[in-house]
Amino acid sequence: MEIPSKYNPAATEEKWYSFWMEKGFFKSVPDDREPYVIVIPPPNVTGVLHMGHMLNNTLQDVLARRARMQGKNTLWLPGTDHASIATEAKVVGKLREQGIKKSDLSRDQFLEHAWDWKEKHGGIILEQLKKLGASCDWDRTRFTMDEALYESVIDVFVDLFNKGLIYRGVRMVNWDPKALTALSDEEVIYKEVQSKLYYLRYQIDGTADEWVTIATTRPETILGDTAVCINPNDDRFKALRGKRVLVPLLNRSVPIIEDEYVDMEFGTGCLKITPAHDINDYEIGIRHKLESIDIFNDNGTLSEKAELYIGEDRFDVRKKIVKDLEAAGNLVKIEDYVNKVGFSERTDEVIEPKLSLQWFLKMEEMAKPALEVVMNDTVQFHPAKFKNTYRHWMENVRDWCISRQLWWGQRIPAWYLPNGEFVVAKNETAALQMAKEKYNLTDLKPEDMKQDEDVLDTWFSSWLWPISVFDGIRNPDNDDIKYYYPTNDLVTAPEILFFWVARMIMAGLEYRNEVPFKNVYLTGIVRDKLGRKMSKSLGNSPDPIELIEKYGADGVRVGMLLTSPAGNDLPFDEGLCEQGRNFSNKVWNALRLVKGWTVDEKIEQPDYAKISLQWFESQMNAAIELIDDHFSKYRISDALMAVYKLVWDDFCSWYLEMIKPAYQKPIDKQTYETTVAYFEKLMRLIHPFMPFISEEIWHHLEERPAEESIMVLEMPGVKPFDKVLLDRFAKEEEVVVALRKLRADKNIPNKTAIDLFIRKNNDEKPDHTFDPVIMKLCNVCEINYVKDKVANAVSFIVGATEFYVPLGESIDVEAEVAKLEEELKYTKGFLISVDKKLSNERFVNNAPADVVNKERKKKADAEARIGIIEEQLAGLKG
RNA sequence: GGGAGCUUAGCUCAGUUGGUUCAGAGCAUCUGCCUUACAAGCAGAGGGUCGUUGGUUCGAAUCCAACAGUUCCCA
Repeated sequence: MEIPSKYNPAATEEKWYSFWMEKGFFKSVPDDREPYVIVIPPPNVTGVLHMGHMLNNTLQDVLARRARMQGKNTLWLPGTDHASIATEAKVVGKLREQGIKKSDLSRDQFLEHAWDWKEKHGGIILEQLKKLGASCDWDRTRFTMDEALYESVIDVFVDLFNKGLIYRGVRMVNWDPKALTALSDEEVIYKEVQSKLYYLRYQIDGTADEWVTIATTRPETILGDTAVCINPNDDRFKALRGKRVLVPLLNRSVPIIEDEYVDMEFGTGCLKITPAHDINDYEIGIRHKLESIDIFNDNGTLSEKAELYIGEDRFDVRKKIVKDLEAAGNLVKIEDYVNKVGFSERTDEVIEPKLSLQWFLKMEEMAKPALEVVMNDTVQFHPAKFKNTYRHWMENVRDWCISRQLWWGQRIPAWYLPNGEFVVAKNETAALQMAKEKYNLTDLKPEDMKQDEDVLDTWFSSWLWPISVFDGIRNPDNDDIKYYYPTNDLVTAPEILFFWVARMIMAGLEYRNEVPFKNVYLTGIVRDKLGRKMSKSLGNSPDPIELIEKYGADGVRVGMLLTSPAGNDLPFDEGLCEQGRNFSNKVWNALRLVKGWTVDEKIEQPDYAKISLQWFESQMNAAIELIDDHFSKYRISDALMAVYKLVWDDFCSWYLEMIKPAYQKPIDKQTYETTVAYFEKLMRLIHPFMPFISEEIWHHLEERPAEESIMVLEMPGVKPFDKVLLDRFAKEEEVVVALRKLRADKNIPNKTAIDLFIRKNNDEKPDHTFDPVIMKLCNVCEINYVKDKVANAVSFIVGATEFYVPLGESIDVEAEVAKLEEELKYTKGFLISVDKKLSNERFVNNAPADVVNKERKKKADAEARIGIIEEQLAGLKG
């Protein structure tokens, strides 16, 4: 079969992916084997594949494919989440383009549009993941709004409500006046903004011309002021105690209160208090039992409670009120000021802290065990440094606002009754029943009840993901959940450690009494060369699909993995994918070399081949040991690098050169077959990283039945290996490198054969192990072991062994002397430092014996080497 | 403002319990090669006061302290 000289990924990838799918290799059903499970962090349905997904899913695929080859019943379960805010925004936007307003539609009509949109766009990312080679069990694809998952969310809500963990309350929430919904703290992005600090003076009630000055960045909120606050320790304001001031423009009289919260250094040391519109003021308001005046409507305009500027937008009012305050004589001065302002992650609208009636989940009780299992490593974080951040958050956790004023999502199962009460139940029928019983409303009809309009936070469905994908909430004893839960590894970003990972752990403990996964691998953020996070809005992200077309899926996978140790950001560079592609090509060409040989069964195996096979076998097993160790510590990039070096350096650069027959000469059968077997083993090692090319090469290496695949073979495990042989080879490498350098320095072409004389010192015996290899690689005619040094030859020293290569022409004595003298100088310096250590009594007495012995050996070696060099110098100068 | 982390070669990073060839890897760079598998390549080489200062120790990239720079989290 003709093998093309350049590897062409596109055709290969398509072919093998459909083959794997056809054979059902990605599928999993419970059986007797040990399970290995990953649930995908569900990408949201509004998204398209970006580099972050590429990294994240490549890692998951590596883990899944390796586990599968280790004989585990492997399930990588894919799916998407419904992303209420983002999706609803998209759907609203699309409807707007068609001239339809959300308010024109009924809830059901709107949801129909939303489902349409989801059907059309919701699977894009999953389809793109197939191009990457993702070995997900696609038959098990889940969506957070699937019936089973929807019901699970409702069941959990009802259950937690009944346990008293969910409550309804007025709280200060992050209000998005554009999306008209509350947001969780995590959905608010704080940005530094150039703004102004306004100094306003309030007249003291009952005085003609006494004033107090406060500083604020939000002058429009004075309309909601219900107090002015000073620090009780602040002597400047002693006189104000117990007095009242008049709110400018309104002339409402409010008290002066004292609270240590006030920073005496900031502004004037005097703070206006608006409990309805600032979280800190809100807490002060509670402490001092102040009234709250909510001056804003939901859309950010001023309400009737504000008394002035009713119906006008908050930012317009800010401009106006400053003028009016100035006119009224209340404005003292304006300073430039930089402060942090919260923006909505989704709409980029300035967040309005707002008092509002929302549903909350109590966190304190759930957080404790969830913190415990991470601190005691029941759930292991990789890297472990994230345990700190996790602990900090869990120890300061606040109740979780789970309601959202949206339609796309699980609707809150609470029904309001005519009597002002409400019931929480799984569905309308149950609610009706409950209402009748609880409140003795025997005639109550379904239409008398009104279900809560709001839906639940998307995270309130994703926190159940590892359970609900197996229907473990509704059917806690079904075969899937019993077999697959808890899952093994979760691969995700540190950014969502709290609002996803932490909450999944809580849900797992609550509903399965068991953690949802054993390991959490935290990836870094993919950044561009300037260190900016890659994002669609910046347009600095390459199109992953184009990258795959350019470098091959295997190349891109390698590129993503090479420089991304866990938890570290990945400064993305296309060069990385290029390196991956080059690696593909390297392996490809190794195949072409091996398959290009003709086998002659009659020739005997040469000595150089015999020893080369032994060496590579040991080298490969040493590498496997290292790779296993890296995987056990979730050092995936290190594991890849170990495979990369084994293939490129050890196999291609050393081994194949060592056994390669002369040009157009045949190879013996035994060497050929062993080499193919090694190659095959290498492909299995590389398969988790480069699934496509490994499969392609595996099929080229030998005739295989059509239905066989490398992806279901056994991953090579470590076998005992000859460490002494590896050490000897390391010495041999040094000799080969020295000889190559010597040829380069002296301009001796490879074609010219040379002779090599070796002189052992310190009573060392000649070691012939790799002589045949040295002769082959360096085109050496003869190797002679000698007792005396060789005249008229260039020389080098490895360890305590001298090597001589006689040259036909006379050698450059001066250059040789210079080279030796430099080496002598270095070795003498080294000896001095060792001597210094050994003459230090405290070192000799305190250091462990083996450390001291090692120093002594260093000393002896250095002294011997100095002797050799000096002898050589004497001979040259002779 | 409170907390956590990071700083090792031009770049991205390893470096476990303080002690071997502890100062490493990959990429990049430089030099020489189109040597019949591979120029997407081969062979060779150079490159770091381990952020700074001090301390503990016989011995510090490693432990401690302060400082500088930087990143993240919380407010």
